[in-house]
Amino acid sequence: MNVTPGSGIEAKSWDPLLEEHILRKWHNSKIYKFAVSDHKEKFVIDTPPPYPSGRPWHIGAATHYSQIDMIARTSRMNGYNVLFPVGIDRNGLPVEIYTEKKYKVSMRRMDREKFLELCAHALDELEAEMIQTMKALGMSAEFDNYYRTDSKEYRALTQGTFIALWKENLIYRANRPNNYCPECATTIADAEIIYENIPTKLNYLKFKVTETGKNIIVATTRPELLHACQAVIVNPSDKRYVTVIGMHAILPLFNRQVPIVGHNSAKPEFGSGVVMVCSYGDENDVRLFRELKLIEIVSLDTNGRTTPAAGDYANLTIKQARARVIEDLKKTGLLDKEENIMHRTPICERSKTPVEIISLEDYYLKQLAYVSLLKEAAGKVRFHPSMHKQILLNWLDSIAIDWPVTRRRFYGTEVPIWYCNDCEHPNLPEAGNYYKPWKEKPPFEKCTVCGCSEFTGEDRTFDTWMDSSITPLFIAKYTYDPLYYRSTYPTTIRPQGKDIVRTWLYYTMLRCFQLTRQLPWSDVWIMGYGLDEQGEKMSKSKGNVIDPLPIIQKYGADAFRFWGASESNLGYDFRCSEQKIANTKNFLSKIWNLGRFLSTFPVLAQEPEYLAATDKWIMSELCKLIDRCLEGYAEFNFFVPANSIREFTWNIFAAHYIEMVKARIYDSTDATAQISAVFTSHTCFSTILLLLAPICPFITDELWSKIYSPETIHAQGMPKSVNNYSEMAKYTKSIMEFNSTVWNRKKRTISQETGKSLSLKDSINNIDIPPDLASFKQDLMKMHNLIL
RNA sequence: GGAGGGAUGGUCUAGACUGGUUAUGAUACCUGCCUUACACGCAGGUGGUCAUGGGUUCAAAUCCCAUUCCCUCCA
Repeated sequence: MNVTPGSGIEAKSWDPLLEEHILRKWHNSKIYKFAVSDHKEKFVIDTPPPYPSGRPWHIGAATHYSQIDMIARTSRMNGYNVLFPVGIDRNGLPVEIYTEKKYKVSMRRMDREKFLELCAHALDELEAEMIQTMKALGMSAEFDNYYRTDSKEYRALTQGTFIALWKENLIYRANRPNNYCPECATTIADAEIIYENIPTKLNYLKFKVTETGKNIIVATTRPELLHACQAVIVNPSDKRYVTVIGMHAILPLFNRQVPIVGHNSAKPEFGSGVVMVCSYGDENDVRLFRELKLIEIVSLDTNGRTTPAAGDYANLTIKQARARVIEDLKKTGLLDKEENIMHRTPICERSKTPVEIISLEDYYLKQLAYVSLLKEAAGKVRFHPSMHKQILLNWLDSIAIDWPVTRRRFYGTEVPIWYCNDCEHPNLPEAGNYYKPWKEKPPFEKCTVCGCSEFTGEDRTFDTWMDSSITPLFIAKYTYDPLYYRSTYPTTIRPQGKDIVRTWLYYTMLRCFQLTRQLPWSDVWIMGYGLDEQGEKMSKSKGNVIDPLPIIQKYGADAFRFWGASESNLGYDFRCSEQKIANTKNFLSKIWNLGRFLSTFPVLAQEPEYLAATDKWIMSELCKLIDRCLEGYAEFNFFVPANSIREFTWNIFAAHYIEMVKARIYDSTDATAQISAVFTSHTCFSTILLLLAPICPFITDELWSKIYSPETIHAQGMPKSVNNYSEMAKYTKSIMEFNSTVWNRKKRTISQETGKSLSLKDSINNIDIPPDLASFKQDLMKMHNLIL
């Protein structure tokens, strides 16, 4: 057998520009195609469809998606038939706001159809950049038929699931307080509210306590809501008022009696320490009404005027009502005093009008009845890491109301209802098609209740979680392809960020459970946030957002992916620093140059009969590496293999092993010893490539194809650990210490010829090889050029 | 107000569940070196009261209690 070194790889370092070429190769050979008919066990990833809300895309998100790809690649190498879909979430409020800013338009002051077109256009642009980034990352997903949550098919499924739940009586109509801008005449989301400090008057009102006949003083900035007061609260620890808790107070002007309740949201130091609870002055009122089970009094109408409940003060604007109430309180001596204060006021982002909280009618999906069932089901789901299951359990415990699913927004899935013009009965179409009731005629002729044939279409849309909560159903072709559905649902794993456990994870469990009576996946994989270098969350307002695409283009996807894997421990937050990504390139160069060195030696088909002691030793260390990596991969914790591989490759394999066998591997005069070194080096290196393949798919495939096989590395299986030489691992410490000792001695020895430290290739004498390393003597002597 | 996570050399980080020699690795810094893969490298070195206080123990970065500070989410 001829193992004479030949010519190998020439390039002296890994060139990230090769990635583009490799991507094309993968694309053309379709190595990631999912075949539903394949007999192999299926592994279905419920990929999160990212939301294109503006640029740049978040570097933490890019890291997240690169790791989801590692899940896919790991599973393929573990022998699964992997379905790795990719979608884009395109419904909801952020794109509406983005579109209004970008095109300088107002959603409610223009044609709905035209506005929707603008939104779709904005989304197309943002989406293209997102897809480009995901492809550049090397994601092995199904880009050829990626889905969109605003497509006809997806929205038809969203509507279909709503219709199904409606038929099961899981949907009902109810009133619920909501943020409302009287100027814009619409509900607005929390995200559209800004807070400003506005000067206002704090009014001190006299309430008479029924039981004692004495007055208590209530401090309020909203005297115009007096008619909607249903309770008065004081802090239970406030000594001034402990005696009145449980008694009753009489509203001034209205002479209605309300209870006095102890509640720790009353701050003793603010105003008089006594607070009136009205429907609704602020968010705290909403909470108190719910918590104390108070009966709501509708105080304002949708025009921002007082309702008939205000009695003498009905049908006034907020300003007018406030002035009249104060005036009358002064007249009757029931106003104790007024104080000028600055008040943190929620105002509408667009009209700058103070936001009111008004009860509006919405559709609700029943969820309270499912909490205990879901808790039980959640116990069977494997969480990676297990600690994050707690976020879900805490959330399940705190669910207090059913889920309001309707929104007065435009860019979303339409609520598929037509109301009878005669009896107002809501009529729903059959599931299966995509309906737009705000602009289309209903697909039926007559009202099911009164037979009338005139209808008005519903103009609201769904909360976007109604769409995104059915991704496992959509990717499994639920109600559309029963065969495909049966072999892909329940899916295998839900990867997602820990920030949306309470929303996406929970809503998906709820909806899929309601529809299919089973949970949509067996595993949940939760990733932490990508923070900036100081450990702060990135946000556009802070200006610390890092755009991933230029970084990927500059350093390559493999460097980016390896950095992400080695930096983010499973489930924990991680910091993003360009410097660290840049440094990762050095490791890839290390790998490349090991490959360059080994590519000059032939790959042997069979394990030789004789292995030298040094070779047995590194094989035992290699097996330990395989074990550690497989443990990490079993949990999809890429932090473990990434750091283990770097540690082994750089600090053991390259630094010690390769140096020890270098003389032997070039020495053809002892073929047996040479073959042992060639075989072992290649075994180690090919194993390193395989173990690293899910994390760095580009460089490993390139080296694999140049050295080992024309068949892609991504079609190979994970290496198995067969530790025949486990007893050799005990020498590791001793070997490393001995090498270090020699290096140190050479460093400290000054050459008489040059007057400098000895070079590492210079010979040195008077160093004894420790007795326990006797079997490594030959290699150690040649490595250090020892003269005994 | 509630919940979760964290605090380890200048910076980042492993180790903590299962207590046990000299606390891991990266990076930065200093010194020397082109050595038949790699200067994107090699060798050597400086640098840590493991947040604070107390407890358990022969022994605590690790277990228990309290405190401080930071981050995130919910209300």
